[in-house]
Formats: sequence, structure tokens, C-alpha cells
Amino acid sequence: MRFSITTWNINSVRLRLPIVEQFLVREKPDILCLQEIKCRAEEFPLEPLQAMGYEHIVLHGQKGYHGVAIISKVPLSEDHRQDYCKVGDARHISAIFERGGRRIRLHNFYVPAGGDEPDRAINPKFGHKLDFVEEMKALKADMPGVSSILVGDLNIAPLEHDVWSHKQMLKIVSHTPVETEGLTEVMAKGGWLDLMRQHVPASEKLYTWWSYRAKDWEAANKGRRLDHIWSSPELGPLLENIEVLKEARGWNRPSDHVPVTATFRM
DNA sequence: ATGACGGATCTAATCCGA
Repeated sequence: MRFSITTWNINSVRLRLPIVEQFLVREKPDILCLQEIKCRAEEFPLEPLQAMGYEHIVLHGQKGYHGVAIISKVPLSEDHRQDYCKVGDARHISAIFERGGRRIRLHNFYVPAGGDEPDRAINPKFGHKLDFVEEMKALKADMPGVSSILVGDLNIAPLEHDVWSHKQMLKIVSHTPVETEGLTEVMAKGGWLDLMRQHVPASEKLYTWWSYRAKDWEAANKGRRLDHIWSSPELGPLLENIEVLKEARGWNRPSDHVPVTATFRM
């Protein structure tokens, strides 16, 4: 039996419902985690997604900005929303599902982008991002009786080949040493596995985001791996595949992020 | 690394993304 989970920063779920439906019809993941839904809970398009068999939906909505949702074919329970940095942003939701005799808590994150200037003394958004990452260090993958999966737009490309040019990106927010070291520490302290890099060697370029601002995103190919799928160690051996659906960047009215799907044997 | 794009909102021009 296979089980698949997708993460996708959708940049407005209401505007992009047609491509969400297209994706679900084609790829049929068991669970889809969305970030930047950019709507209140009451504005979320529940009915069309439930009509497609995704009957179990939990979300953390917010007017106009941020917002995360878990859209699932399998029942979800014990949903929880954590207010990281206590600023009232909708940047996290988690819930438990059961599969193959396991209980698994799935966390869906939208980490702050951090603005332009990588200096917290002059850019409060960068400070917010660093504080958010600091708070994530307390999140443990290993919990008694429960496995863990963490997905989302973490807005940090941690490895050299997660960006098109390591050298030219070192002072650019998303790839500065204070961010990449922070994210590495979140993984180490929490005991998380990077499933994307378990499947694709760290020596290969791997991107999930291409800027809207390039004239030709595909020709320029100046991407970054900002979206991630992590798990607790015992799920590592169950990973069968990682698919980064690059073609979705070329769909009609695309998000600047593409869907990333992990498939497990369980 | 600089693009100069794209979304939501006081439906106009501004903030935000990364």
C-alpha cells in the first residue's frame, strides 16, 4: 500500500482553485498541505474539495495573508494551531492521521519570508523570521507513540545546491548562513530527516520555487528549494519517492512554488 | 543578484512576497 503527501505554496487558494483541482485529479495524493491560502476560514473553498473525495479539511485562515490548510482523504484528528512568535499570524497547523497501524502527526508550516535586508537591526521582518526558526527548535520529531511528518514553505534553502548560485546567494535572504545554520539546528535538535535530500543527492540541484519576476523562469532557472518534507527517523525507510512537479510552474496563472509529493510504502 | 511580476485590499495605489 502506498500513501502520499503533497506540500504546495498556492499563493491564494481562491484564485488557484482550478489548478488545485487539476493537480488532485491527476496526482491523487492522500493528503495535500497548502500554504498562503490568503483567506479567512469561512472563505476557504471547502465544498469543491470535499466533493472530490477530500472530505477531511482543517485550516488556519487569516484575511489576505498567510494561512495554511490540510486537505485529506483520510480522517484527521487533534488539529492544533500554534501561534509562533505570538503575533497572531496563521502560519502553522497540525493534525493526526492513522496509517498502517501508526499514528502520525503532520505539521504544515509557512515560515516568514524575512524581507530584503538580512540584518535584524534594520529589518524587523528578518528578526521575526529568525525568532520563528528559533522557536521551531523546540519541535521534536520523536514523540511517544506518534510518528511525525513536517512539511511546508520554510522559506530557507539550506544546502549549497538548493540555490542556483551558492556564492551569489550568501547575502540574500533565504540562503544566509544565519538562516541555513538555524534550519540545520531545527533539524538536528528535533531529530528530523530531510526526506527530499534522502531521495535526491545533495550534489544535485533541486528547486521548488522560481521567481515571478524573471522574464523567462525556465530559461533563467534561478530557483531555490524553499519547500520541504521532513519526518521522524522511523519513517525514512518507508519513503518510496519524492516528486517535484516542475511543470506546474508553467501552468495557467501558476503559483511561484510547485507541488512536492512524498510517497511512502505503508 | 537584480529583476520589475503577481496577489489582496479602503477598487487605487499600496503593502507584501523571497
